Amino acid sequence: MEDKYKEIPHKTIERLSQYRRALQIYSEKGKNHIFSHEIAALLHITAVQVRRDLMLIGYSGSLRKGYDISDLIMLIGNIIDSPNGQKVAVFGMGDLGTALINYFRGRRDKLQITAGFDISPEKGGHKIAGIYCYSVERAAEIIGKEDIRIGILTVPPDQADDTVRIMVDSGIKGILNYTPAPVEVPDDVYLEEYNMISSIEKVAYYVKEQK
Amino acid sequence: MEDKYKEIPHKTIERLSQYRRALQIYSEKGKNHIFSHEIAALLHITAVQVRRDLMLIGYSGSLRKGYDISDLIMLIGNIIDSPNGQKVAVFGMGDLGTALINYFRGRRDKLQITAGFDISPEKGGHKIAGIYCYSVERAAEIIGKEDIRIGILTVPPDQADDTVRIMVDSGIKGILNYTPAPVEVPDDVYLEEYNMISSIEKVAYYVKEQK
DNA sequence: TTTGCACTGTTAAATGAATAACAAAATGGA
DNA sequence: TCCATTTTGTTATTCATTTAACAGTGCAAA
Ligand SMILES: NC(=O)c1ccc[n+]([C@@H]2O[C@H](COP(=O)([O-])OP(=O)(O)OC[C@H]3O[C@@H](n4cnc5c(N)ncnc54)[C@H](O)[C@@H]3O)[C@@H](O)[C@H]2O)c1
Ligand SMILES: NC(=O)c1ccc[n+]([C@@H]2O[C@H](COP(=O)([O-])OP(=O)(O)OC[C@H]3O[C@@H](n4cnc5c(N)ncnc54)[C@H](O)[C@@H]3O)[C@@H](O)[C@H]2O)c1
Repeated sequence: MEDKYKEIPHKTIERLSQYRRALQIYSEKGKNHIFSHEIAALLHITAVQVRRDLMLIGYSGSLRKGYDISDLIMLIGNIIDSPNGQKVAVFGMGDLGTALINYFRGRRDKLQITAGFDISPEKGGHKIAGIYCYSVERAAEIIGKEDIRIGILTVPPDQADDTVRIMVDSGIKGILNYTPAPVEVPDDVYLEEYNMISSIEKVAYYVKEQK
Repeated sequence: MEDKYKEIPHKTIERLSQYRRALQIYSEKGKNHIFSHEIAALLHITAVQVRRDLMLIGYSGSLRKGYDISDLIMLIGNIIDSPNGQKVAVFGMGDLGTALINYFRGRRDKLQITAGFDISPEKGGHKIAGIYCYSVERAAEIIGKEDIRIGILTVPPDQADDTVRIMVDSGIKGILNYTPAPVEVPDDVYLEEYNMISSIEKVAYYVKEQK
């Protein structure tokens, strides 16, 4: 059963998350069912791709009505969520960290930002955007106590290396790095990096080429 | 010449942008040359991948010293930048929009955020984070006048559709959508979407699977 | 009832991307 | 001088992902 899910391609995992998001928005319009080509249109991919992905997770739609939206949302949840939820910590409670916390709030129930860490004394000890902000010195303590495994890195670039070390030593097993600095992690820590400059440079490149 | 570049794979374009960023950080340490395996280590990929990418853009390194960093930065610039630069507008000057502008400032010279648009009256008419903020009604006028082709979308999700329409009608040819709402664009507009929830769900999934 | 239609689910083929393999070149030391 | 070492540039191969093809199915309309 678990082994079956191991075979799900990385790209499919990414899309499943996107399907769910799109389905949630769609279901708020009062719809109960959706066809593969409708999902495809929302995400700008092909209907075949959608059906193939859903095949991989073993979900069958109704032939005439398409897919049951709430069933599908639930099934995607079974695959990508942890049954008991996972906790997330933010390192660096500046502009971006705060924006992310606000954005995140209320969107996912199995994934919760439960702690923030910052080096600045005036941020420590009280809540920012509803999240308690601790001094980084207490990282190991809090992360251990709360069993946090996932960390978001939004410190200044020159602090990235040191902060990652603290995160890893504290028990973090997955890091989402928003810093432009390349960082190092041990093999057993999953690292995902995002850089806005690369995204916009890609847009710029294809705009340029298109002319 | 231009046709040659057409063949560069999407993934390579993405990596070129990342190479440049890493190289810039690296060169600040006083280094002039770098080996493929050093670049690879920074980005957590293989040295072969790096060499293959550089082969595609026709850059040759020195056999014993590796690649000349400033030459390589320049060559990557020749490929992904526009010679005369490109201007970028931000739609939605809220928390995220402001954070992005601050982050962007001074990082790229061929790519400049030159205008912001917002619906809120108290934001219009003055500068936010150093960028002049206009009312959205003036989008077509300003974008036409300044010849802006690239737009970043950071309005609230329920405003995404309408705002994209305004952007497209104003002449925007490439959109980076930070909104969780799926949006529609004509064929001749390049659309790149980013959603932080998907990124973190991916991290969460692989953290879960790893245990 | 039967035919046509619009879907799904699945296998097969094609495309795209990453990796492996290796020849060629430069350097330093034996 | 020549050999061992190191690294590049490139072709060949493998692997991953997407797309195509198509059979099967339920429904609606004739
Ligand atoms: N990926 C993107 O698209 C993107 C966009 C904007 C910013 N960024 C990056 O995100 C990071 C944060 O950006 P920001 O605009 O929020 O900056 P910011 O200066 O507003 O916030 C940084 C925060 O980190 C705290 N901090 C500093 N050193 C620390 C340490 N050692 N440990 C813990 N906390 C520490 C500071 O007190 C501050 O609160 C920067 O690295 C920036 O380059 C990335
Ligand atoms: N992709 C991500 O990782 C990520 C992270 C955080 C937020 N977000 C999304 O980015 C968007 C902005 O987030 P935020 O935290 O900055 O929100 P925010 O409320 O701080 O900012 C929104 C801004 O848009 C302006 N606005 C509203 N309607 C507008 C319209 N029709 N035209 C122009 N401007 C308009 C508002 O006046 C406000 O200034 C939201 O959609 C949010 O969900 C995405």
